[in-house]
Amino acid sequence: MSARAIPYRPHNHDACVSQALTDARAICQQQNARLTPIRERVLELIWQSHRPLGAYDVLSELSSDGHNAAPPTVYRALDFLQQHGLVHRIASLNAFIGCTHAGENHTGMFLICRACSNVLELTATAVSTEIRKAASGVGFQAENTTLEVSGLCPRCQAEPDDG
Amino acid sequence: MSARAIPYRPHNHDACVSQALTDARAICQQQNARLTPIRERVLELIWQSHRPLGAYDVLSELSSDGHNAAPPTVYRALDFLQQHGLVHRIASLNAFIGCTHAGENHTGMFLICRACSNVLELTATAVSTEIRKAASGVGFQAENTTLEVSGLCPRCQAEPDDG
DNA sequence: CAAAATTTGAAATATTATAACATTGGCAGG
DNA sequence: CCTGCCAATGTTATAATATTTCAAATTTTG
Repeated sequence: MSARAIPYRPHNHDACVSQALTDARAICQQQNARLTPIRERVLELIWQSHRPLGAYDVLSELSSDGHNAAPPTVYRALDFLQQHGLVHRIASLNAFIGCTHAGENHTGMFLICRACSNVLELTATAVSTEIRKAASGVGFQAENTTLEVSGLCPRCQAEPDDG
Repeated sequence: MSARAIPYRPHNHDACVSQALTDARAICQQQNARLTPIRERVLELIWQSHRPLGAYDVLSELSSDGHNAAPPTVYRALDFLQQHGLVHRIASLNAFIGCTHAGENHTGMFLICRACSNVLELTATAVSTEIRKAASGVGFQAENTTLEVSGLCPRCQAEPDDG
């Protein structure tokens, strides 16, 4: 299945980025949403790795671009991208990561490596089902789930000191 | 089972608080940890409702007490309480809530009502099992799980405008 | 083109959290 | 009983994250 665990394996990351941008353009067009230059640039920056990036990290990258942006610029772009399912916010880190299931209907489950910081996003149907079951068992109507698991990725289990 | 869904039902909340404090004293004694007056007071404040409380809310309550505290005082107390399993931090809200399973070995799942803000903590074995399974399926060694579900509690599903 | 709506700029400020160092208070060993 | 240590707390300052507000520019629509 999705068991390739891509972020943890060497890969041509440029391909990830350009794929993400291509997908984003298509999705925004479909949804009649405007992927403006700033928004696209922020998405690209978020995708520069499989590690979550803080809003202020994005901000300083924009500054390096020569773009003299203020925090609201970044937060607005991130809001837009979240709204359209292109990035996720990792609540336990106050940081953002590109969505690897953009366009698909999914509930993200994030595996965050505490050693190398890489994040793998999974869609785990069985997990969602059990969560929904547990919630409705007490009469709770679930709308939104935050599921973030920290631990050690396969790579870092093997070699505990480098990323 | 635990399907009483206490926070959502009228109950004698003073009993919750004094039970929590009693349990906390026992647990700290067992663990040779010092439940100092500040720590106990912070725990009591956190327990004043089943709604999560921000660190700065705790701070201003302490000020009302006449205790002229600074942020580190509160954060230190909260750290201590978390460490000993007496409170949980709700990452999606940057707020803290009393643990209703203190002393028990558990993985919290939090059901957060977006209307009345009450939080129910569940221990859902089936959920934990599936999470663990999904993680190990991609070779990830899970250590810590953040699971927060927002939605509508039973009470607020019935009467959507009051808490 | 003009009006309306969306997007971005800019300044200020709110909110959450930590760093660094000084002080206090209990307690163990001499 | 003192003394030196250690944990806890006090205190000041600051870091990191996020939002409010209003103005200007740009795009879309009629």
